Amino acid sequence: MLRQFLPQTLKKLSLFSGLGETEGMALLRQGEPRWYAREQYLFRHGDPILHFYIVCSGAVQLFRETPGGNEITTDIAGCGQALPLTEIFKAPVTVHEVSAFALSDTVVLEYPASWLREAIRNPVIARNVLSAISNYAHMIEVEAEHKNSMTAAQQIACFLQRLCIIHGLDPRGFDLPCSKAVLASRLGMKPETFSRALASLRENGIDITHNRVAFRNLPGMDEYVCGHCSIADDCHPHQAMKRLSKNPEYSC
Amino acid sequence: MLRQFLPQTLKKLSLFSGLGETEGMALLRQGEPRWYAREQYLFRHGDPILHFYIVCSGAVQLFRETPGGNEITTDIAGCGQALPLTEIFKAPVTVHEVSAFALSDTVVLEYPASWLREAIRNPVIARNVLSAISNYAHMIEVEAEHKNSMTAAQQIACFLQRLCIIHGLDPRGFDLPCSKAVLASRLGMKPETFSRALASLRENGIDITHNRVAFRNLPGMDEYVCGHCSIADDCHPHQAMKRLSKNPEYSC
DNA sequence: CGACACTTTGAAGACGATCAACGCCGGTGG
DNA sequence: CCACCGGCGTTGATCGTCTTCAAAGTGTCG
Repeated sequence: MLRQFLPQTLKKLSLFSGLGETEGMALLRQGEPRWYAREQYLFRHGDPILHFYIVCSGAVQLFRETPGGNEITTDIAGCGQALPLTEIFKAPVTVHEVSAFALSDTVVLEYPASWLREAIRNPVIARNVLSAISNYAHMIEVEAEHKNSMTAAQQIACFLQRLCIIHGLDPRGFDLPCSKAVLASRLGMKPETFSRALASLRENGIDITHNRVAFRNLPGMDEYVCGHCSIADDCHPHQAMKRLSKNPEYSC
Repeated sequence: MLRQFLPQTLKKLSLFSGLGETEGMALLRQGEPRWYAREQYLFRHGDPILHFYIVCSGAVQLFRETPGGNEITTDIAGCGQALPLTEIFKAPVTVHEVSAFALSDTVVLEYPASWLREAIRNPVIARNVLSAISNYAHMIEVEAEHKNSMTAAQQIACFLQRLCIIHGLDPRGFDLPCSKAVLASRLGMKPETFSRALASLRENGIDITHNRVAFRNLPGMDEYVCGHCSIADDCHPHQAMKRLSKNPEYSC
């Protein structure tokens, strides 16, 4: 039964936080569970915007295709993430501009688009949705800035570091959520560039082999912690970032 | 009296749309009018987030400064725009990550940050705020994509075209809202790059001299209109865009 | 084993960044 | 009134990084 995913989804879901567990579960149960096989589309560029989804398990790639054939991934959504965040409230537009694609077998809860528009009558939910979109917008802003000021290797390091933090992964060894090609597209670079950057990362304490990432080199782990990200500051990821930047400054 | 700006601000303000004029004016009147001289800061990176602003006249530059001394402009807010959109609802963070700077003498309405958090109890306002943030997030996404797929000249053309559309300016001649250096930073490029791109733009029907922009070359203006942007498709801006792209495709 | 997708590597090219110099203009002060 | 200065914009030469095109390597699955 697909509903088995609900409790763990609720834990990771910021959208219903502050509502209490019973109310949160009740809202989750209003969603229609759907199962998508790997490589299936949830929706495609050009489809009318009909639904709102919460990912329960698996991973969904959101990407935008340009007329020129370029394809850039805007987000990789895992358990607890809602989508499509940026489209569901876009003013008069009623058509998807991004496509959503299951990177692995995926379970989602599906709500009618109108459901969310009603749900924000609850001020707590409205705040949560606003928070989610704001955080997302902020992330894109920062990444756009990084594209202007960091090398490919630095961007990858930064992204992996964040991945670790957000999903609570072990920096000493964790698996990438998707292929390197998708990751490259997520960071707005070509697969070749990504691949080449791996050498530089390896020299600086970040090993990536197959789908496994490991931040090496850990003199004083867990000693002092950077305010931003609750990862030891003088340890793996931060150290690697510092080594990667010529000037000792970097933005986290 | 600064309140003279209210009616024209309301017209351009999407935040209170759908409320009726009397209610909209009432909400505007709850804001405290403030006047900032050119080159003054509304707030700076690191300040606590205390207020929410609606721009009535003038222009406000929002920018982010990196530790490395890089400075990239995230937005240039004119009449009717609200700020800081992406920060005011950011989860537990209480400190500005961007600075706001008056590019010219500017009048704004100032609200306590808590005011907005209350205001979204009104579902109409909540929707409007969500719309505004969504649209903004979408814009950044598209621009990030452009940075990967377009040359400097194309990005500038695209930006100018949008400027025209959004603010209802005359493509045959309008003034830039700020200096070229700020514009360059807004597009994430160096002033030199911007300057060099002007030559290419001029060859393709976009003249920029001093602060004045003119889209030249207009065979069938006002004839057929592109769905996206209600500007004649085979006329100035679009034509220029097409000429600038090697492959005849471009994303608007 | 062979087909295929994914990844890596190499060599060439394009583009923007950087550093430096110059022109233009408005403002200040003698 | 003119000389000087500083901000801004332009132009040139060079450099570094990413992209592109091409080819070879690696892994998986039938």
